[in-house]
Amino acid sequence: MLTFNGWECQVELSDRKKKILQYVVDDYIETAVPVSSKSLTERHLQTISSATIRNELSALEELGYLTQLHTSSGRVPSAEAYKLYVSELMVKDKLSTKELDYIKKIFLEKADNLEEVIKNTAKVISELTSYPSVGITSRNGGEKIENIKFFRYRPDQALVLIVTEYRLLKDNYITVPKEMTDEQLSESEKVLGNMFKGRTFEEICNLKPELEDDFMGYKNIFVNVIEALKSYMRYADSDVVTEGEDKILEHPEYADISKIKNFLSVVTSKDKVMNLLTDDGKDIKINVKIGTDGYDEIPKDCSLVTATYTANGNKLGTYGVIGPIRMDYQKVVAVLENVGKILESILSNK
Amino acid sequence: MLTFNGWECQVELSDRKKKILQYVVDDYIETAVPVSSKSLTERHLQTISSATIRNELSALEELGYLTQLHTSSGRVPSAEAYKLYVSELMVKDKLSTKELDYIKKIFLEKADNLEEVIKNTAKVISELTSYPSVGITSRNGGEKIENIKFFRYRPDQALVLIVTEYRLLKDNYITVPKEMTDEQLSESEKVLGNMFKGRTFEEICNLKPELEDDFMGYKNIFVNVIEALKSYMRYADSDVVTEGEDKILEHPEYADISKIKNFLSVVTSKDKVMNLLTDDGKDIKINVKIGTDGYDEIPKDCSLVTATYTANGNKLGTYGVIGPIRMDYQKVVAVLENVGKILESILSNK
DNA sequence: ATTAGCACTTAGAGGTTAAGAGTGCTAACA
DNA sequence: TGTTAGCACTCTTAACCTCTAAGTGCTAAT
Repeated sequence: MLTFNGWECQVELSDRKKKILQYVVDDYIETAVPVSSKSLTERHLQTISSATIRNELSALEELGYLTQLHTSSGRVPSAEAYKLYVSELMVKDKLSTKELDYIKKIFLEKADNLEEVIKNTAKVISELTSYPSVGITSRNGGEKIENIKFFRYRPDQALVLIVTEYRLLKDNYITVPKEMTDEQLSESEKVLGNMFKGRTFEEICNLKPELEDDFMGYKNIFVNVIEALKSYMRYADSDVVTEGEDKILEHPEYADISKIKNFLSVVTSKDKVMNLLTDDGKDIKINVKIGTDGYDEIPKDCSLVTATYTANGNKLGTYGVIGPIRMDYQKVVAVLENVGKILESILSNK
Repeated sequence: MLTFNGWECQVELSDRKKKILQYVVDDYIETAVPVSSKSLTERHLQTISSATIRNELSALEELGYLTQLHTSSGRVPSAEAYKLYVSELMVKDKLSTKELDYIKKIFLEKADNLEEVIKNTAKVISELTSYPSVGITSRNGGEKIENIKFFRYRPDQALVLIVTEYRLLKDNYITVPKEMTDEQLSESEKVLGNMFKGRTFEEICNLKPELEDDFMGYKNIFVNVIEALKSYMRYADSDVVTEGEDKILEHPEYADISKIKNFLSVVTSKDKVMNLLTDDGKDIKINVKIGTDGYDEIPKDCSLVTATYTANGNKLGTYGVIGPIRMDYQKVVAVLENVGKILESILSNK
């Protein structure tokens, strides 16, 4: 279910060490203050002494799960510790009925058109987690086309409307020869409609004009439409959504302007957000990436939790939350899972 | 040409005072450091002594144009000073040919559809000024409708496409009775098309169904379309664009997290941005609002410079730059004016 | 294996000082 | 009367010191 960049970190820790590590991460996520042996005994482990815990902490540090800012400070979890926490230690959170009702309300209110749904998704995620959220709708080739329509709004320009199994696309344009009559255009619409119906984007983009013999003289229109579709598949810029960028400032690790700058420069750049969300693996449901390991776009000391939503095997989109490594993973994973369920049910019914 | 919230501030300042005030604002905008009498003599006024300038500065402070942070600091311009600066003192800036070419290039590259133009406008403004930019496209009632089309993409849902003299609107939806045939729908399209053609949004929204007798039985569709149009006129949320939010961090006055927070909470809220940009006066070309006087949405110590672009008397949109009071007004005004010229020429040709 | 006790380390808060920048004022000057 | 040199005064800022509180590591006893 949960994977980290492909590889699972194998661990051999005593149950007590795991428990202690869990408490350290829990507490650190909650308080943002390095966790001391004393606070652990007081809050969670009254039966053992702080000295014992100190030994364990020391061992966990040796193993690379904890670090100290200086010799006399408490311990802070390392990136490794967070990974282990999310995959094994963390107790799964449940959303309150209030929160669930909120999600349902928002989605049922405005499920009319896809733009609204996309925006709402990002908004809901950001609201509930109190982290900035990012999202893209996928333009994957597996979606089947149901219908296609041209709307000529200027003598030489037409809007291409495409209905697929999940959505209505209305941002593609083609040039139309000025001398073409409206009748000819609507005939070409029919010809291409028949050709495209039931086929996926991928299949259509790979059609060889020379192999098809039923163009009825509308080959130039066909070529233009294919061009439009190809460029639609290439650029997904317009489908990038970000919400709640300002929420990052509420977290104490962003007390430093240069960090905020760094962070915002990623989140406000559609290109970078897109890169972040598109290189996801295939069938991964929830995915946790931590800034330290090789993701250029994620600022160091940042963490990205994403969920990919599918309907009938087609990737519909990827949404996620980006924030400090010290992130409330319990909440974030719970929100993403629940939003995912509702989103998938809405989109599958279309 | 330049107005401040309606009223001009009348001033009686000696030429020398004006010159000195101009230098103070110039220098403060450039350096962000309180301006001292010594630096003024050295940089601009070698012929008079610093003591003389001190007297003048003292007088300007008395008049409310300058303030001191503490007894032994240099002077900082007041909001009044900035207003005077923009309206009278400031030397108008010219953009370099490089910058002008950049603007032209961006707009000519992708002038296909309005969404692109809107985004590009905000982007160009933000890039060239290095402040965050905000923009809305106006939904004013004076625009004439040229054509209307329905596209039924689900049995009970249709997309309403509207061509106006300036743009193509494609974000309105109506419900269609399931039992209505496609032929009936396209007939209703023709009927309504004839009714709407040449009329403005305003006129159409005020049409009384009972006064028209040529509905040919499509009154329910008519009512739905009117509803869609009205709600389109009401909510302009989706047309709000912001770009370069992160640029605010480059300015030293935003060294304080709480200020950034305050600022971002405005700029990331579409509602607030819309409010900011819609209460503009009627025929104002370039407009400067300074946070201190009664604009709730503008954070104190912020300044908003906007330009409203029109074509044939119709307000097409308002774009602007939001930043610290200590803003490079010369650059900002120059950029807004130039972008405006190009934008208006593009949109008028449509 | 656990734990009490203690020495050791470090960050951070508070206080003091000295330097530097800038003003306001006064008295002299053109 | 407007300008200017000179000087006392004010205020900020950085540097330095000191002290405290928090937390650890280690040792020796249980």
